[in-house]
Amino acid sequence: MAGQYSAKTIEKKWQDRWAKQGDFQASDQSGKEKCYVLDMFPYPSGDGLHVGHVENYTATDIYSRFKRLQGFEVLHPIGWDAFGLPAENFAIKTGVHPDQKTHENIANFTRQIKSLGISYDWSREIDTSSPEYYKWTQWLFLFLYKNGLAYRKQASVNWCPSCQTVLANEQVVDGVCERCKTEVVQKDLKQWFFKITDFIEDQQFEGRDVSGLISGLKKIDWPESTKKAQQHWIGRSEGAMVRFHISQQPARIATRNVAGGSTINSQQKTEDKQGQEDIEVFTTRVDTIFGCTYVVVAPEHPLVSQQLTNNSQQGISNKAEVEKYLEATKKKTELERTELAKDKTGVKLEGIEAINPFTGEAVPVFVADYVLGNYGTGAVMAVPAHDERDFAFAKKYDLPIRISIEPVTGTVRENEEFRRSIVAVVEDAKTGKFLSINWGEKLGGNLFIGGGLEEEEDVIQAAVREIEEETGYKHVKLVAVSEKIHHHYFAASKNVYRNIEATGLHFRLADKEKAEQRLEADEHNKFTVEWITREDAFAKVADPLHRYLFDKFIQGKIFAEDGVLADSGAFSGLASQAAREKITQWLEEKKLGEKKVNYRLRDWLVSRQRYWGAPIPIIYCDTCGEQPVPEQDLPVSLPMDVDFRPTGESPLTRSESFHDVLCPKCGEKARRESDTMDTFVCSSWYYLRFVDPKNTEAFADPEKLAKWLPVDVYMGGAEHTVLHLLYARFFAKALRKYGLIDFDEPFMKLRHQGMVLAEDGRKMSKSLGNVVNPDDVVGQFGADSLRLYEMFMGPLEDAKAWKTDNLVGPRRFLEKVWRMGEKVSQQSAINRKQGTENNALRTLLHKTIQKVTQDIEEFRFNTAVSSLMILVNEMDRQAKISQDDFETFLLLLSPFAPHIAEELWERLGHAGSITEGVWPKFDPKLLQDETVDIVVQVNGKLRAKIAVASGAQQKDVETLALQDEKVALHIQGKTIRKVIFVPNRLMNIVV
RNA sequence: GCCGCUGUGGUGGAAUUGGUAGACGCGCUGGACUCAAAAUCCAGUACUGGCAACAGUGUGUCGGUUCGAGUCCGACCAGCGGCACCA
Repeated sequence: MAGQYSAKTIEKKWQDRWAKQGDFQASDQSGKEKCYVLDMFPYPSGDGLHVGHVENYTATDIYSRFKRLQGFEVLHPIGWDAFGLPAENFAIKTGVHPDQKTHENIANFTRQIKSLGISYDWSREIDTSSPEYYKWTQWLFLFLYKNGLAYRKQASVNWCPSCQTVLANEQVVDGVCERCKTEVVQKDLKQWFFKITDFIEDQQFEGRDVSGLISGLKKIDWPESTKKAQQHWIGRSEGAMVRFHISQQPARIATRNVAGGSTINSQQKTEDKQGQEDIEVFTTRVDTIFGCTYVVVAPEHPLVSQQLTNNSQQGISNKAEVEKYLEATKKKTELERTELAKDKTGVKLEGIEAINPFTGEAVPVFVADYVLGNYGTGAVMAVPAHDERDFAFAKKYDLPIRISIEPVTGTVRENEEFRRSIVAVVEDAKTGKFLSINWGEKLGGNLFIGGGLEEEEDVIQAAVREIEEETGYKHVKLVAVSEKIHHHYFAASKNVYRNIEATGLHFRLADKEKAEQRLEADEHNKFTVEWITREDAFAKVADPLHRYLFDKFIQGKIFAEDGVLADSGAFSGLASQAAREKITQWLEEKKLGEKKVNYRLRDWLVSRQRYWGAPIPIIYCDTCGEQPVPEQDLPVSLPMDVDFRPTGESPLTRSESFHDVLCPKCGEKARRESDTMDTFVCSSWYYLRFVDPKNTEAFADPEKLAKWLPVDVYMGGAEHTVLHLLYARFFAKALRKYGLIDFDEPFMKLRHQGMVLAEDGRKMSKSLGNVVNPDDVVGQFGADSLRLYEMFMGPLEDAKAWKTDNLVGPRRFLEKVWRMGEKVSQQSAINRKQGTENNALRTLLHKTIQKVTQDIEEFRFNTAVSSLMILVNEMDRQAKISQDDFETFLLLLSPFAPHIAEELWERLGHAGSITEGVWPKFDPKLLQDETVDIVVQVNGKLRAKIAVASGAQQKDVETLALQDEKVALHIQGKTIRKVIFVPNRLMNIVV
């Protein structure tokens, strides 16, 4: 045989032959063990296949081909996520119907994928935009509806003014539409939702266990980052719900003498309650409740509208102002609400107050849009000292800041008297300008001021001088000494410590008397000292001082971690964790609140006011109300002759034949739901359809579902970390709950391929003109080279920059393989059928089998390719190449470069396809080299390498090592203290 | 801010999980073949000093553990990705 390696010719030849033999059809009847290998099916965009797709599809194709050779019945299907906005937008621009455009794109994708030699089972191809498919999407909608998992409600939703449709929360990125980057606004609409929140926690139903969206993550092999992202998206928070009574009394003086849980009785609270509603707040930090100085409700909170419509004498007195604020809030786009996060705005509800159930204190109530209406209760207790957002708001509106948690520091430990500290603030007596803060501890009746107990007397003098010199102030005044203040001070310890260290203003006094004496005696002293008791300090200077300290040092950063409670009545001294439990317990006893779990995850909004999607199978009748379309009437077909320009309502509204129907219940005139479903609904269950794509009686036959599912290996881009994967899991759990499938996690092993970037390291994009078209690469180098190159680029999950120049490596490798193939087939028949007699080569061959097998199993294709190259380089050095060995190599190569492997396999005389071959096995006995190089180190430094028989004993190696010149040189004149020996690897002589 | 990840030659990246740092590929240098070129093959290619043998240095920085650290621990620096007013 002769001829050069022509990728073009042989790739066409084998692709045709694979198609002729019926592709890689998975048999439902096979007795072999099954393996379901799935790619995230593509949206058939007009841009065609991306080299990133190629990486994804090649990886799973290698795995599929590998598993088939290992004797598995492999299901490796492909389909099209064909509904969606781009086709519709294209249609609006060009007038080409989405259906037509989509099918053109599918044809192009199919051609491109086939040109890569991906071993899909094309007989199972599905298209979510076909009525045969979306009939079952609609059926599943009805399934959810009938089980109370799909419902319709009026809701403030994300609206994209450009796409003219609603977006799911997940589709709003940084306040703009994920697709067109238009700022998203809020709009009130009646919309369909799926109750995904019903499946967050584990449940049992009719004897079936259904793992929740949280705990289910534990039993699947997914990237840790993806699991974390899902957990974060679900956002489970344990906390407490607390009821604050509303008082309609005019503002009162705060009463702090009731602080402490046990001192409040329900009697007293009844008196506080002035016959009005409660505000329920949710908090994860109920331990900070003694620091609550106001309450905030979201603009959407019912209390607000109730207060505005309330015509009685009581209630809020600044309705106009509040209404104005609500108006302004509504006009804000999502982006503005996000971007202006730091500048918090709000309005006080004048005339009402909330009663802190623990302090009995009446605190003001604000309405502010930094509180979300759709999370928790839509109301929060604000603790500015321990929450950054509350702090920012409090600073802006000049609200009191009260510390109720102290950090556990070196000097303040749990179980220790910690409220002994004092703080002193030093100002210039004349100007009142701040000079320094000093802190210390009061121990055994002695009063210390200073940075610690170690400072010597001269430190204070130095400090005083320093103040003088650095500031030029002549008169300095110690403004305040207060245990109370110290708490605030400690609350910001990290920052303040640094500050103190930086200024070096440390000094120390033994006690009050001594302190005064010393200050008097010190000629440098310019201080006047005012000693204040704790109570006085608090009463006189606490609040202004707190703010002063915060402004000076903390600059918006506050202590928001767990610590030890302070000034929290009976709970003082408890650690945060214990305090949360005790306080919650107290609330439950007094019926003022309870333990509560909240989630970030909201129900899934599936209505879309667009044309190119699956119609929602619901009919609205004036007499019978909302009616599901009877199953036998499915599918509700998408009409093809519709004006699909967006107007804000679904284009389907304008199709009378579609829109005007008879009520399935009473037969009177009724209207069809004109919204379509989010395309994510279609893609949430497609993996189920592949097991039985042509079924007209059910979404899939239960037996086939049982045979093939769950998916063993699933692969796709990391951009689907939350949306698609979460929705698909929800569908599986819902179907599992009602017994339609027998698993609750659909994808057992998930891997993401990294992004393939352009040569310039940026994202490939049309506008940058740096897109690499796989067609061009296949034309220039061939599909096998492209496949090999993409696998060889680096770890699958890493982002990698494309480099066309580097394709010559894999291409040269294949040419070398080709030449070896010629060499093997030209050898005399005698040489053909026997393994190599070269022991070293045989060991390498078996090592390669092992390495490639393991690497494919672990998706480490880059190192698998490299080990194939090493084997070829070594075989190429041989005068004669055993045909057996070469065939073994071809089998190893065939998943990576199937066309050339097939061609050479055939040329070596095989009648059948290499895909019918058997994956080689390695012999563990042959993995060990006969001789090994042992590294000899002296004190950990490499000094020699000696070749010894594999398995050599320490004694023998040591003898050889000591004979080595270089080793001898380095141990000369020294005594050997220790010898470390790692068999077959290393010897370290320590001298 | 929170979560996750990464940092190794000119370059993409290897390194059996604590045991020869730089496999394999690209590029580069020199050579063979050729009238010449392409292709192919051979040799070399971390840095510094040296003609060399060789010595020293070296995996973002600083420190630690160890006979031995790219790998483990601590602190920091730089970059990437995701989430972000979720109380």
